[in-house]
Amino acid sequence: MRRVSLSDAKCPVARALDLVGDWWSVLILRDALDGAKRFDDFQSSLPIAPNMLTRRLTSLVEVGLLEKRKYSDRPVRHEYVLTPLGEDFEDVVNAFLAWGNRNLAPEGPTVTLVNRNTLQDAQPILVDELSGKRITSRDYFRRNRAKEATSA
Amino acid sequence: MRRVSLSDAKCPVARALDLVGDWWSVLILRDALDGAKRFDDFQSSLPIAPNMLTRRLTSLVEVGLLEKRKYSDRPVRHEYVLTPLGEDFEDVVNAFLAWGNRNLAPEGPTVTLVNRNTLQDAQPILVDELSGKRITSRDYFRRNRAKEATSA
DNA sequence: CCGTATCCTCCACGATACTG
DNA sequence: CAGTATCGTGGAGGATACGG
Repeated sequence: MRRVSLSDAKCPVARALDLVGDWWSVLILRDALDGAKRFDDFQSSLPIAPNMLTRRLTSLVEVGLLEKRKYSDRPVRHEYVLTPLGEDFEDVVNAFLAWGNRNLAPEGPTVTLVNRNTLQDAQPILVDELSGKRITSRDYFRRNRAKEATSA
Repeated sequence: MRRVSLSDAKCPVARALDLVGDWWSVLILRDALDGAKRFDDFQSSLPIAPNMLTRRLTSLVEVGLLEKRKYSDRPVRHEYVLTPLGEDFEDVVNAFLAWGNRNLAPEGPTVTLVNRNTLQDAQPILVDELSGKRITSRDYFRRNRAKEATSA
Protein backbone atom coordinates (compact mmCIF):
# COMPACT_ATOMS: atom_id res chain seq x y z
CA MET A 1 0.00 0.00 0.00
CA ARG A 2 2.85 2.30 -0.62
CA ARG A 3 2.29 5.85 -1.67
CA VAL A 4 -1.09 7.16 -0.80
CA SER A 5 -3.05 8.36 -3.78
CA LEU A 6 -4.25 11.92 -3.54
CA SER A 7 -5.89 11.89 -6.92
CA ASP A 8 -9.38 12.02 -5.57
CA ALA A 9 -8.62 14.39 -2.75
CA LYS A 10 -10.88 17.38 -2.62
CA CYS A 11 -8.04 19.82 -2.41
CA PRO A 12 -6.83 21.01 -5.82
CA VAL A 13 -3.31 21.26 -4.50
CA ALA A 14 -3.29 17.60 -3.57
CA ARG A 15 -4.85 16.62 -6.86
CA ALA A 16 -2.31 18.68 -8.73
CA LEU A 17 0.62 17.12 -6.92
CA ASP A 18 -0.76 13.70 -7.50
CA LEU A 19 -1.22 14.26 -11.19
CA VAL A 20 2.18 15.71 -11.81
CA GLY A 21 3.79 12.79 -10.06
CA ASP A 22 7.19 13.84 -8.87
CA TRP A 23 10.00 16.35 -8.88
CA TRP A 24 11.44 15.08 -12.12
CA SER A 25 8.21 15.87 -13.87
CA VAL A 26 8.37 19.46 -12.73
CA LEU A 27 11.87 19.75 -14.09
CA ILE A 28 10.85 18.16 -17.36
CA LEU A 29 7.95 20.55 -17.65
CA ARG A 30 10.34 23.38 -16.90
CA ASP A 31 12.53 22.26 -19.78
CA ALA A 32 9.56 21.89 -22.07
CA LEU A 33 8.50 25.42 -21.21
CA ASP A 34 12.06 26.34 -22.02
CA GLY A 35 11.64 24.89 -25.48
CA ALA A 36 12.87 21.34 -25.06
CA LYS A 37 11.10 18.89 -27.32
CA ARG A 38 13.23 15.88 -28.02
CA PHE A 39 14.39 13.10 -25.81
CA ASP A 40 17.89 14.32 -25.97
CA ASP A 41 16.95 17.87 -25.13
CA PHE A 42 15.67 16.68 -21.81
CA GLN A 43 18.39 14.14 -21.37
CA SER A 44 21.17 16.63 -21.79
CA SER A 45 19.53 19.14 -19.53
CA LEU A 46 18.86 16.80 -16.66
CA PRO A 47 21.03 14.42 -14.67
CA ILE A 48 18.51 11.67 -15.23
CA ALA A 49 18.99 8.12 -16.43
CA PRO A 50 17.47 7.47 -19.86
CA ASN A 51 15.09 4.79 -18.67
CA MET A 52 13.92 7.09 -15.93
CA LEU A 53 13.39 9.81 -18.47
CA THR A 54 11.33 7.46 -20.60
CA ARG A 55 9.16 6.60 -17.63
CA ARG A 56 8.58 10.21 -16.67
CA LEU A 57 7.87 11.23 -20.24
CA THR A 58 5.41 8.38 -20.59
CA SER A 59 3.73 9.31 -17.38
CA LEU A 60 3.44 12.94 -18.39
CA VAL A 61 1.88 11.90 -21.66
CA GLU A 62 -0.54 9.62 -19.86
CA VAL A 63 -1.81 12.31 -17.56
CA GLY A 64 -2.12 14.75 -20.41
CA LEU A 65 0.61 17.24 -19.67
CA LEU A 66 2.65 16.32 -22.70
CA GLU A 67 1.78 15.00 -26.10
CA LYS A 68 3.96 12.57 -28.00
CA ARG A 69 4.02 13.62 -31.59
CA LYS A 70 5.71 11.95 -34.51
CA TYR A 71 7.75 14.38 -36.51
CA SER A 72 9.55 12.00 -38.80
CA ASP A 73 8.59 8.72 -40.43
CA ARG A 74 11.93 7.23 -41.23
CA PRO A 75 13.52 7.04 -39.03
CA VAL A 76 10.57 7.19 -36.68
CA ARG A 77 11.07 10.16 -34.42
CA HIS A 78 8.92 11.71 -31.77
CA GLU A 79 8.88 14.91 -29.92
CA TYR A 80 7.18 15.77 -26.70
CA VAL A 81 5.18 18.93 -26.78
CA LEU A 82 3.17 20.61 -24.10
CA THR A 83 -0.56 20.21 -24.17
CA PRO A 84 -2.67 23.21 -23.18
CA LEU A 85 -2.73 21.72 -19.71
CA GLY A 86 1.03 21.60 -19.75
CA GLU A 87 1.34 25.14 -21.02
CA ASP A 88 -0.93 26.22 -18.24
CA PHE A 89 1.50 24.72 -15.77
CA GLU A 90 3.84 27.59 -16.42
CA ASP A 91 2.28 29.46 -13.54
CA VAL A 92 3.53 26.83 -11.17
CA VAL A 93 7.00 26.77 -12.67
CA ASN A 94 7.08 30.54 -12.50
CA ALA A 95 6.15 30.45 -8.84
CA PHE A 96 8.91 27.96 -8.09
CA LEU A 97 11.29 29.98 -10.18
CA ALA A 98 10.50 33.24 -8.46
CA TRP A 99 10.57 31.72 -5.01
CA GLY A 100 13.82 29.90 -5.59
CA ASN A 101 15.32 32.94 -7.19
CA ARG A 102 14.26 35.20 -4.34
CA ASN A 103 15.41 32.92 -1.61
CA LEU A 104 17.88 30.42 -2.91
CA ALA A 105 19.96 32.23 -5.49
CA PRO A 106 23.54 32.72 -4.33
CA GLU A 107 23.87 35.91 -6.33
CA GLY A 108 20.67 37.42 -5.09
CA PRO A 109 17.26 37.68 -6.70
CA THR A 110 16.87 38.76 -10.29
CA VAL A 111 13.24 38.10 -11.06
CA THR A 112 9.94 38.33 -9.32
CA LEU A 113 6.34 37.54 -10.02
CA VAL A 114 4.81 40.48 -11.76
CA ASN A 115 2.13 41.24 -9.26
CA ARG A 116 4.64 41.53 -6.50
CA ASN A 117 5.69 44.65 -8.25
CA THR A 118 2.45 46.03 -9.49
CA LEU A 119 0.15 45.47 -6.59
CA GLN A 120 0.14 47.10 -3.23
CA ASP A 121 -0.52 43.77 -1.64
CA ALA A 122 2.38 41.78 -0.45
CA GLN A 123 1.83 38.68 -2.48
CA PRO A 124 0.03 37.24 -5.45
CA ILE A 125 -3.53 36.76 -4.55
CA LEU A 126 -6.30 34.54 -5.73
CA VAL A 127 -9.54 35.78 -7.09
CA ASP A 128 -12.87 34.15 -6.63
CA GLU A 129 -14.25 33.90 -10.11
CA LEU A 130 -17.85 34.28 -9.08
CA SER A 131 -17.63 37.21 -6.76
CA GLY A 132 -14.57 38.68 -8.37
CA LYS A 133 -13.19 39.33 -4.91
CA ARG A 134 -9.66 38.72 -3.86
CA ILE A 135 -9.07 35.89 -1.49
CA THR A 136 -6.05 34.27 0.07
CA SER A 137 -5.35 30.58 -0.12
CA ARG A 138 -6.37 30.49 3.50
CA ASP A 139 -9.75 31.91 2.63
CA TYR A 140 -10.07 29.31 -0.04
CA PHE A 141 -9.31 26.49 2.34
CA ARG A 142 -11.60 27.79 5.02
CA ARG A 143 -14.44 28.11 2.57
CA ASN A 144 -13.99 24.56 1.48
CA ARG A 145 -13.30 23.16 4.90
CA ALA A 146 -16.47 21.20 4.96
CA LYS A 147 -15.99 19.45 1.69
CA GLU A 148 -12.29 19.15 2.11
CA ALA A 149 -10.52 16.03 3.15
CA THR A 150 -7.19 15.28 1.65
CA SER A 151 -7.70 11.67 2.49
CA ALA A 152 -7.83 9.33 -0.41
CA MET B 1 23.65 6.70 -5.23
CA ARG B 2 19.97 7.04 -5.01
CA ARG B 3 18.24 10.33 -5.50
CA VAL B 4 20.37 12.90 -7.22
CA SER B 5 20.83 16.06 -5.23
CA LEU B 6 19.79 19.22 -7.01
CA SER B 7 20.67 21.50 -4.13
CA ASP B 8 23.58 23.09 -5.90
CA ALA B 9 21.98 23.20 -9.29
CA LYS B 10 22.07 26.58 -10.92
CA CYS B 11 18.41 26.60 -11.71
CA PRO B 12 16.29 28.12 -8.95
CA VAL B 13 13.50 25.72 -9.77
CA ALA B 14 15.72 22.74 -9.15
CA ARG B 15 17.09 24.26 -5.97
CA ALA B 16 13.62 24.99 -4.75
CA LEU B 17 12.40 21.48 -5.39
CA ASP B 18 15.42 20.06 -3.67
CA LEU B 19 14.96 22.20 -0.61
CA VAL B 20 11.30 21.50 -0.16
CA GLY B 21 11.96 17.80 -0.38
CA ASP B 22 8.77 16.11 -1.43
CA TRP B 23 5.07 16.27 -2.04
CA TRP B 24 4.19 15.82 1.62
CA SER B 25 6.08 18.95 2.44
CA VAL B 26 4.03 20.95 0.01
CA LEU B 27 0.86 19.67 1.60
CA ILE B 28 2.17 20.42 5.07
CA LEU B 29 3.05 23.92 3.98
CA ARG B 30 -0.38 24.25 2.50
CA ASP B 31 -1.89 23.34 5.86
CA ALA B 32 0.42 25.70 7.70
CA LEU B 33 -0.68 28.49 5.39
CA ASP B 34 -4.17 27.41 6.22
CA GLY B 35 -3.48 27.99 9.88
CA ALA B 36 -2.35 24.58 11.07
CA LYS B 37 0.22 24.75 13.85
CA ARG B 38 0.15 21.66 16.01
CA PHE B 39 1.13 18.14 15.26
CA ASP B 40 -2.44 17.05 15.41
CA ASP B 41 -3.61 19.78 13.11
CA PHE B 42 -1.45 18.35 10.38
CA GLN B 43 -2.11 14.80 11.38
CA SER B 44 -5.85 15.15 11.15
CA SER B 45 -5.69 16.99 7.87
CA LEU B 46 -3.40 14.56 6.08
CA PRO B 47 -3.54 10.82 5.51
CA ILE B 48 0.00 10.54 6.79
CA ALA B 49 1.52 8.20 9.35
CA PRO B 50 2.68 9.94 12.53
CA ASN B 51 6.31 8.96 12.16
CA MET B 52 6.26 10.21 8.62
CA LEU B 53 4.77 13.45 9.78
CA THR B 54 7.52 13.81 12.36
CA ARG B 55 10.15 13.29 9.71
CA ARG B 56 8.66 15.79 7.31
CA LEU B 57 8.17 18.36 10.04
CA THR B 58 11.76 17.89 11.18
CA SER B 59 13.00 18.25 7.64
CA LEU B 60 11.01 21.40 7.07
CA VAL B 61 12.41 22.87 10.26
CA GLU B 62 15.92 21.93 9.20
CA VAL B 63 15.70 23.66 5.87
CA GLY B 64 14.16 26.72 7.45
CA LEU B 65 10.64 26.61 6.14
CA LEU B 66 9.10 25.98 9.53
CA GLU B 67 10.10 26.90 13.03
CA LYS B 68 9.51 24.66 16.01
CA ARG B 69 8.38 26.78 18.90
CA LYS B 70 7.59 25.74 22.44
CA TYR B 71 4.27 27.08 23.54
CA SER B 72 3.88 25.25 26.82
CA ASP B 73 6.34 24.12 29.46
CA ARG B 74 4.44 21.44 31.22
CA PRO B 75 3.56 19.50 29.55
CA VAL B 76 6.15 20.41 26.95
CA ARG B 77 4.33 21.32 23.77
CA HIS B 78 5.52 22.65 20.47
CA GLU B 79 3.95 24.22 17.51
CA TYR B 80 5.24 24.55 14.01
CA VAL B 81 5.01 28.00 12.55
CA LEU B 82 6.00 29.29 9.18
CA THR B 83 9.24 31.20 8.88
CA PRO B 84 9.34 34.17 6.49
CA LEU B 85 10.72 31.76 3.94
CA GLY B 86 7.76 29.51 4.55
CA GLU B 87 5.30 32.37 4.31
CA ASP B 88 6.86 33.33 1.05
CA PHE B 89 6.11 29.88 -0.27
CA GLU B 90 2.47 30.83 -0.50
CA ASP B 91 3.04 31.92 -4.08
CA VAL B 92 3.86 28.38 -5.01
CA VAL B 93 0.92 26.92 -3.16
CA ASN B 94 -1.30 29.50 -4.80
CA ALA B 95 -0.02 28.50 -8.20
CA PHE B 96 -0.70 24.85 -7.52
CA LEU B 97 -4.06 25.73 -6.12
CA ALA B 98 -5.09 27.82 -9.08
CA TRP B 99 -3.79 25.34 -11.60
CA GLY B 100 -5.43 22.39 -9.89
CA ASN B 101 -8.60 24.31 -9.48
CA ARG B 102 -8.68 25.40 -13.09
CA ASN B 103 -7.93 22.02 -14.51
CA LEU B 104 -8.66 19.33 -12.00
CA ALA B 105 -11.71 20.45 -10.10
CA PRO B 106 -14.71 18.27 -10.88
CA GLU B 107 -17.11 21.14 -10.30
CA GLY B 108 -15.21 23.56 -12.45
CA PRO B 109 -12.86 26.37 -11.55
CA THR B 110 -13.64 28.75 -8.76
CA VAL B 111 -10.45 30.70 -8.31
CA THR B 112 -7.70 32.07 -10.43
CA LEU B 113 -4.44 33.89 -10.00
CA VAL B 114 -5.18 37.56 -9.86
CA ASN B 115 -3.11 38.64 -12.79
CA ARG B 116 -4.90 36.25 -15.07
CA ASN B 117 -7.81 38.55 -14.66
CA THR B 118 -6.19 41.91 -14.53
CA LEU B 119 -3.61 41.70 -17.25
CA GLN B 120 -4.02 41.49 -20.95
CA ASP B 121 -1.37 38.85 -21.09
CA ALA B 122 -2.45 35.29 -20.93
CA GLN B 123 -0.46 34.27 -17.92
CA PRO B 124 1.39 35.51 -14.92
CA ILE B 125 4.68 36.84 -15.97
CA LEU B 126 8.03 37.35 -14.39
CA VAL B 127 9.74 40.66 -14.10
CA ASP B 128 13.43 41.26 -14.31
CA GLU B 129 14.22 43.27 -11.24
CA LEU B 130 17.02 45.22 -12.82
CA SER B 131 15.45 46.24 -16.06
CA GLY B 132 11.91 46.16 -14.78
CA LYS B 133 10.90 44.43 -17.96
CA ARG B 134 8.57 41.54 -18.21
CA ILE B 135 10.07 38.23 -19.15
CA THR B 136 8.79 34.71 -19.50
CA SER B 137 10.33 31.77 -17.75
CA ARG B 138 11.70 30.86 -21.13
CA ASP B 139 13.49 34.17 -21.36
CA TYR B 140 14.88 33.58 -17.95
CA PHE B 141 16.22 30.19 -18.87
CA ARG B 142 17.68 31.35 -22.11
CA ARG B 143 19.45 34.20 -20.43
CA ASN B 144 21.00 31.86 -17.95
CA ARG B 145 21.71 29.10 -20.39
CA ALA B 146 25.40 29.51 -20.11
CA LYS B 147 25.58 29.29 -16.37
CA GLU B 148 22.84 26.75 -16.15
CA ALA B 149 23.35 23.09 -15.60
CA THR B 150 20.92 21.28 -13.45
CA SER B 151 23.51 18.65 -12.85
CA ALA B 152 24.63 18.21 -9.31
C1' DC C 1 20.42 10.01 -32.14
C1' DC C 2 16.47 8.22 -29.59
C1' DG C 3 15.28 5.58 -27.01
C1' DT C 4 14.05 0.34 -24.68
C1' DA C 5 15.16 -3.76 -21.71
C1' DT C 6 17.13 -5.70 -17.50
C1' DC C 7 18.58 -5.86 -13.22
C1' DC C 8 19.43 -4.25 -8.64
C1' DT C 9 19.61 -1.38 -4.59
C1' DC C 10 18.04 1.23 -0.91
C1' DC C 11 15.24 4.16 1.50
C1' DA C 12 10.71 6.67 1.60
C1' DC C 13 6.83 5.50 3.23
C1' DG C 14 3.55 3.01 5.83
C1' DA C 15 1.77 -0.16 9.81
C1' DT C 16 1.87 -0.77 14.32
C1' DA C 17 2.78 -0.35 19.00
C1' DC C 18 4.03 2.31 22.80
C1' DT C 19 4.74 6.65 26.06
C1' DG C 20 4.20 10.88 29.23
C1' DC D 1 -2.51 15.17 22.91
C1' DA D 2 2.01 14.92 20.78
C1' DG D 3 4.85 12.43 19.50
C1' DT D 4 8.99 8.23 19.36
C1' DA D 5 10.59 3.41 18.25
C1' DT D 6 10.79 -0.51 15.38
C1' DC D 7 10.17 -3.06 11.47
C1' DG D 8 8.92 -4.42 6.69
C1' DT D 9 8.41 -3.60 1.84
C1' DG D 10 7.57 -1.95 -2.78
C1' DG D 11 8.80 0.67 -6.16
C1' DA D 12 11.29 5.00 -7.39
C1' DG D 13 15.39 5.72 -9.21
C1' DG D 14 20.02 4.37 -11.03
C1' DA D 15 23.69 1.58 -13.87
C1' DT D 16 24.41 -0.58 -17.74
C1' DA D 17 23.89 -2.57 -22.09
C1' DC D 18 21.79 -2.81 -26.27
C1' DG D 19 19.22 -1.50 -30.78
C1' DG D 20 17.04 0.84 -34.93
